[in-house]
Amino acid sequence: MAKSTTIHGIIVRRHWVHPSPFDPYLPMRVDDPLLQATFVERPNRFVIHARLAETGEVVRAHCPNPGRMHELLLPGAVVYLSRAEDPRRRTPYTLRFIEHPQHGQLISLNTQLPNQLFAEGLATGFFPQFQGYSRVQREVSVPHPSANGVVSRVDFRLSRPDAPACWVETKSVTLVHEDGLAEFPDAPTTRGRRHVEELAGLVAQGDRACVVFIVQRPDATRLRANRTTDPAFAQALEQAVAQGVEVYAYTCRVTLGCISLAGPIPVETSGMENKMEHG
DNA sequence: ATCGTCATACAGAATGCACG
DNA sequence: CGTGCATTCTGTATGACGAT
Repeated sequence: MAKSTTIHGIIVRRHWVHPSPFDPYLPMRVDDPLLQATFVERPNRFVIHARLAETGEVVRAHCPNPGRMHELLLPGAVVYLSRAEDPRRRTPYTLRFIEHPQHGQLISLNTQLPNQLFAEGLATGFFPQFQGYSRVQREVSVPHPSANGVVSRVDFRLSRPDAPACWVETKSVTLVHEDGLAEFPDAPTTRGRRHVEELAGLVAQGDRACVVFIVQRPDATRLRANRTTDPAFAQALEQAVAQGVEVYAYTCRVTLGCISLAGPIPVETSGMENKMEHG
């Protein structure tokens, strides 16, 4: 445990920087040295090949984002890799950032970062709607309401003695259109659909449940479900909202050295008021 | 009895592809 | 068009084990 501390039950890694009164937002420092490279190809969803700027060598890198990212992963796109520390890994590098092919905006690609950003936001009181919970559990297993024996995990369960539990599922978003519209998902996700159905089931049990979309770039002005790519997810989300699941979305500030939660953006759900707008 | 460390197992991460 | 399989890595839980 020498490498981490605990705040409200949340393990906070040492490289996280806690906000001071001078920090208007929550910075998550990227300490690893980054290497600039250009994207070459993606042989499978977990691996990319990229050409290091410094040496011209083409290297294998782990892709920590299984989404399609068609509009980003164009040959020649500037990417930033970190060197893997674990010598057993088959990929000696990890893809961390990509520059937008058109306007150069830096985009963070690690789908696990939103979970960490949310955890730190919780621990430091960034979210007014999630304050007052004394206990935080992560990756809590729940049975799917309409499936035999299928169990999945919800990212966070917040609780306190005198109130219903609050379940939170975070979702990583990287797809943002030129007009600022962010869409989730970038590829059909039956798992994501199952998650929102489960959240609706938890609301039916009397608990509170929320989806928190974290857009890992600053240029989104609003978010909605990607009806074109995944109509089933879009419908499941609509229904979940109708059943009382709360939906929130946040953008991030992204630099090569620091990723931080920026601010909330509205979530558009057709024909229904998002709970967030109530208060 | 409790704790830390370690190994292991498992689900999950915004899939993609071959195959029938 | 659905099914099944393969791809790489990580966070968490769990249990064994030895030390305290």
